[in-house]
Amino acid sequence: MPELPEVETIKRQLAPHVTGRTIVRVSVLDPLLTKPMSPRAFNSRLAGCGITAVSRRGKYLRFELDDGAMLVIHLRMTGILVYLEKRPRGDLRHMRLLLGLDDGSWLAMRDARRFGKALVLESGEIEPYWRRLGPEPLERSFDRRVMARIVSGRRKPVKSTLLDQQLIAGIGNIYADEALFRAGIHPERPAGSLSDKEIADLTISIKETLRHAIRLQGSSIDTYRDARGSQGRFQDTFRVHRRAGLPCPRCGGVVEKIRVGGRGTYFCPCCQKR
DNA sequence: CAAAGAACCTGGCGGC
DNA sequence: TGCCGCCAGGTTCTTT
Repeated sequence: MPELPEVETIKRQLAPHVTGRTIVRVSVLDPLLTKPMSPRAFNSRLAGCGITAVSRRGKYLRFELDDGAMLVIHLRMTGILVYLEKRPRGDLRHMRLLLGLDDGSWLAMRDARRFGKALVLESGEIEPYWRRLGPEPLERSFDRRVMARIVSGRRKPVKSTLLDQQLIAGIGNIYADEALFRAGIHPERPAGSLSDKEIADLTISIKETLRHAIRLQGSSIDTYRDARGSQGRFQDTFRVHRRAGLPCPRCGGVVEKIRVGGRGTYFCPCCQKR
């Protein structure tokens, strides 16, 4: 669910509220969330920690702590993280984590499918942990040269390449489909077969698609909500994703759905030739 | 080493 | 209404 634009939206909304606050209450309602760390150990490790900054890397949300450690949250498919002025009451369905802050506000994470993860990285673990991820596509340094290195020699489909977090961080199923459409590239093209022109177009398309989605606060297909509990609006501008059988906005042809690397994949067979 | 596939979970939807 | 299979924004482990 939450890909780069959704996590970036949540980060921006959270930052002004939680930066400088101290975590005073920790409640893990599902041990799977912190596994292999026990809820008890997670609780005692975090209680009393001050939050010095909120940041994002790929699809991960990160809270930098005043003792040099880092709280990391990944929402996976159905995770929702909201900021609340007061402790949530009433419906705790799917609630997995509650963090109480020193001004009486709370962070509440729900996750119907229980894929989400929360973990604490000690100072020495931080750098190696993020090293596994590929570059951030919205960084200035992410250019056609970097993209060329990512696709070169790879035989797997270009779409699967875009989804590989070790190669590029933050792109998920929605934005892979949309960026490939924008660039006019068929999702099953072997990554290594792209021309220099296609690599340049794809680089630009990725950046534009992600920036546009951030402007619209991400995509809400089903469960996604931002930190205020609101839906994103980028789903209203999908060109191909989830639009099988509907007309392509560019050529009027019919959008098709296929399976690539096990993921539902949408494209226009007319605008994205093999 | 790269790539494909299964596993991890739950809920919603269409079909019968 | 009930049951069954299929599908879903992601990552990771196993197998080929």
